Amino acid sequence: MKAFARIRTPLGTMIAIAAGGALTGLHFEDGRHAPAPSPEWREDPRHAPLRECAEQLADYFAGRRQCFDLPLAPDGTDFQRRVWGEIARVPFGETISYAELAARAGSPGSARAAGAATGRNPLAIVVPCHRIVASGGSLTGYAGGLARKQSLLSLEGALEGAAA
Amino acid sequence: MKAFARIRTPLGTMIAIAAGGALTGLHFEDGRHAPAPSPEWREDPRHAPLRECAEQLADYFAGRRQCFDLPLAPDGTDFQRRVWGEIARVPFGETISYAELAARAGSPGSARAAGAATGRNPLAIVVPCHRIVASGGSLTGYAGGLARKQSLLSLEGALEGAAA
DNA sequence: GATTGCATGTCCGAATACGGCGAACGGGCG
DNA sequence: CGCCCGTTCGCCGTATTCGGACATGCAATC
Repeated sequence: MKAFARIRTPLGTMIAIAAGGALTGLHFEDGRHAPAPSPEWREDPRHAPLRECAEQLADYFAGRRQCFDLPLAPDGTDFQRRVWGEIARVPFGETISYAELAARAGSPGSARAAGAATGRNPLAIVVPCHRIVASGGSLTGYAGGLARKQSLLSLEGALEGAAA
Repeated sequence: MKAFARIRTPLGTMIAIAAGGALTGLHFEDGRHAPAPSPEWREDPRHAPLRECAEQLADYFAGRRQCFDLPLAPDGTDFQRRVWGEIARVPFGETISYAELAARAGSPGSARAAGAATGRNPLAIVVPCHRIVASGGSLTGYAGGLARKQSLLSLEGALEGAAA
């Protein structure tokens, strides 16, 4: 049984999903791979992980928080979990390339695959996939739209010389 | 979590599988689509549905029982469930053709598909797929082998003029 | 420099193969 | 003629396979 909640942010409404006491999804409502709300889910903004998530998101957008502390349980293949795990270790305000990401995940040369995995990240913002950029520095793509990626990086002060 | 049990019958050993208080599988050990026993299953002959199943099977083979009364929970597509549901309504000692079966399941003309679905019946004997025969009366096929199909029909006295 | 080709993991749609069928044909055979 | 049988062909849901397309980047060509 899953619980979900709508969370309003300066970049638009997000859908947070939880199961078994942990966060399993966080998507922009109009995002690329956002799952269609299932009738089997119950909306419950008071559910612990969902409430926590909303609070920390608010702090993040207000500039009061640079990393998240939540029970997470994303669902994916081995490769995907390795990639997402590495994304989570990229600090606030920094960026790395898809190639570097692939290498850190133990699959050097699989830059493209790492890109695909990044695109499937089910935990937007919390797992900061917006900190992954092309080798040249361009932003390339984002499930929630490039504009949001740029906004997030701007908020983190990570847009020094790079441009879209 | 699933439980299973080995059940000895006059036609060979069968594997019964239960989950959530209902029977989900009953296969001849050496049958066509018999699932390989998983290490995640626990063997427990005393599990209620499994014990019930064993008892009723014994009665059936002893000629003391003509229909089964068990909680069932087979897993399949819509079409398959419709087909299996209709098979279950064919009385002891009677037979129908695959074409007739398809018609009863609401898909006249889908005889062949009905045959395929019949072959996937996960609940041998309890869902009496052995009572389905070719239009001409020949036995055609059986996941547990034609010999067993013939034995079962013979036990039920359903082999009047028909031969293999 | 601009272009092309390749490596890489996963998902998704389309195409294909495969059954526990059945009816229509076409030959053999009495 | 009829009957029986093997062959062929259409039927229909599933399982499996296959081919692209992706949130890339490096090397080898022109």
